[in-house]
Amino acid sequence: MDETTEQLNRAFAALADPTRRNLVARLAGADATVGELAEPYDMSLQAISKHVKVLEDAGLVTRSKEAQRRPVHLDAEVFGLMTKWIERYRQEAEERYRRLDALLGRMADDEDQKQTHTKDAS
Amino acid sequence: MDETTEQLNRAFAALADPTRRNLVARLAGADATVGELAEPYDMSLQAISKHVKVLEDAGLVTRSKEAQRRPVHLDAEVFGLMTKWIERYRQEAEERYRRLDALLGRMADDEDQKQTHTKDAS
DNA sequence: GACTTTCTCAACCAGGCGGTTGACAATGCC
DNA sequence: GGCATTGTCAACCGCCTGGTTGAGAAAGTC
Repeated sequence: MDETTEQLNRAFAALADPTRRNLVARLAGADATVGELAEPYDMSLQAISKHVKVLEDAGLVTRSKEAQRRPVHLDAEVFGLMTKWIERYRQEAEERYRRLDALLGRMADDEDQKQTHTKDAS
Repeated sequence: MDETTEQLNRAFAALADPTRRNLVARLAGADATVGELAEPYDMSLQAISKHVKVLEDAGLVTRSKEAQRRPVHLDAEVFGLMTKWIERYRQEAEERYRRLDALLGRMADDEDQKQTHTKDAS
């Protein structure tokens, strides 16, 4: 499997968990340590440490390696990959939808015209 | 848990699987039946049927209910939800990055100025 | 009504995931 | 060195997931 594919696998999987999305949301405001991140949750520090590792493996987050107190920092790059993927297909879908809409519009016009003709003939 | 949260859970989880992302990519081009979708994969029809169900539960896909031959159709709406979520935090992260960059820039300028003064004094 | 085609449902299995607890590694401070 | 703080590693557990096979439901065709 190609590298981008695996990166998307990990990134989407990482954001599928609400706790991890919440971590991302908080990290968007400011860097934080695992301890600070863990504080508000009713969950062990180890659990949060694991969540952070998942985000890190997905490339969504980086950490300064000043071990003991290793602040976590949000990294925008992979997010870009994800939106690029999503937007591509969303736009195709919407384009197709617009074309279908236009087609239905034309069919309705034809229908109107038929009725007009009928009316004219009557 | 609120409804949007669960929707994002399901949507991100759905797209975490490469087979499902591939289905989405193909459906962006044209609607298709489960049989047509299953054809290219080395996998049972039932497996694909399950994958489609996951996409459907995530709201990424809808199906005309003319049971037996029930074409699958890509739905753009939830994709919008996802990009909105991602882009919000990506932009915050980039904004923070720019500010940090500017700060580092100013610090470097100060450093230059100090050197200039030293030079002037010498 | 019988048969074909298309798809889903149910049961099962291996493996991964999200959480726990307990031990311990690594740095900072006295 | 000794100790506190901060974080990770390892083993374990229950559950969900992605796949399989086999059976059956639902509509179209003869």
